[in-house]
Amino acid sequence: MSTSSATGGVEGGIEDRRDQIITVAGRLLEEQGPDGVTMRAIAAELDIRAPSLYKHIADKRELEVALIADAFRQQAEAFEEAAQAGEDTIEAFAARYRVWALEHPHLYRLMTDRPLPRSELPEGVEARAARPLVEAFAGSIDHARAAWAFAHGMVTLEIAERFPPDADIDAAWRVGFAAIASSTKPAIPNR
Amino acid sequence: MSTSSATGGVEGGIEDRRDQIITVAGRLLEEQGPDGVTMRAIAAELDIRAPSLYKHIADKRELEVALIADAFRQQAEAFEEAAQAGEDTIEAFAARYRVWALEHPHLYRLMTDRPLPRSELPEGVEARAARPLVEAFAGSIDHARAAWAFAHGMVTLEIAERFPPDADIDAAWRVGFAAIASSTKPAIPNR
DNA sequence: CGATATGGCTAACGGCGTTAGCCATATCGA
DNA sequence: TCGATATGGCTAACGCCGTTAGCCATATCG
Repeated sequence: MSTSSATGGVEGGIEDRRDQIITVAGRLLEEQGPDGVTMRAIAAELDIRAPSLYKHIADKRELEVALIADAFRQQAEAFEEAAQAGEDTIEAFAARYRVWALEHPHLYRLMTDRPLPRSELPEGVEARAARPLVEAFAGSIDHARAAWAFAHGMVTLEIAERFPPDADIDAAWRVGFAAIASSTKPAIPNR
Repeated sequence: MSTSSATGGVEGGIEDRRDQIITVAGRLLEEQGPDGVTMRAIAAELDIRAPSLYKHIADKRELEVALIADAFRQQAEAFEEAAQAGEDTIEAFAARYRVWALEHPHLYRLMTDRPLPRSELPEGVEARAARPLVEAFAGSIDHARAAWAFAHGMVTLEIAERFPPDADIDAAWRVGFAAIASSTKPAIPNR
């Protein structure tokens, strides 16, 4: 059952349709936001009727889980790409995090809004996306979590347009990340 | 048909209908989450039918705006209460922020999830709730925003149960806030 | 006393996710 | 080759949702 990952191709036809459905759902999410992702809209895009979707997926939630798994993969790739490009500093990580989230705001919210359906996610997917951050703060998991929370807070507030229009968001990023990053270097006693 | 039974089920003085509706909506939100706040449920609570609600409010959005305004007031009161109790440190502010958010998770999300309907909010309501933080970081608005983002990130991740079950959330709060708070204290004359 | 405003009501619309049940086609075992 | 079965479509419909239209009893007021 555990919904093998998309490219598995182990069994036949169903997997194809299922992948199409997930792909379309993802596209609708990015283009129109969560309200655009309706079973009827997905079906229309595939030239079938909504009830037929249920021959391939159990319910809408399963669709969301698949999108979340995909989002983790995308995010991880973005980070790994950065690492390969030699950008392995905490600041580079922060920049990638922000850029990815702002490029996929609906997907980002989908994957952070609610409790993670960990048992239904392909294993390792969460850890893989988190690894760069954890490594960057190798010394302290608490600092890693603080940094994550800061980045997440900045990103969600920016996505939700909660900063005043004249706010210098770049400056807040710089100041916040510098504070958290520098406080974890034990070599530097203090400032 | 209709009834002279004036005692519906809600009490609390001589509110007009509009206030009753908002009160009930707020209670449903806190007790059952956003999915529990339906026009039919609100109406049922007041022993009327859903369409009658529209004699008092324009639409559901207006209801949400009212709840958001209320949430800001509550939050501001919580902070001011802390100040009067002599807790005016940044750390005390952080603690109050966290406690209030965790006590009203649905309300917190309602007020931070989406763009603020600033033009429809009573004036000053946002500034009042933000004042303690701004004052605590009097020197730097950027630090204030960074601190807010950190607190917001911590709180939303905690509400969404996104930290692993064994995570030491208190510790993350401590290191994060200490880092941001301390980076602004040692008079860094700048910006 | 009559006009008007207020605040209920029922019926209904179009949307949602989802289920039930039907049917054509493809596949496969005997 | 034939029949059973699985697959993946379909329509109809259910019970929700927010919302509108239109009716009507009561209260208020000139």
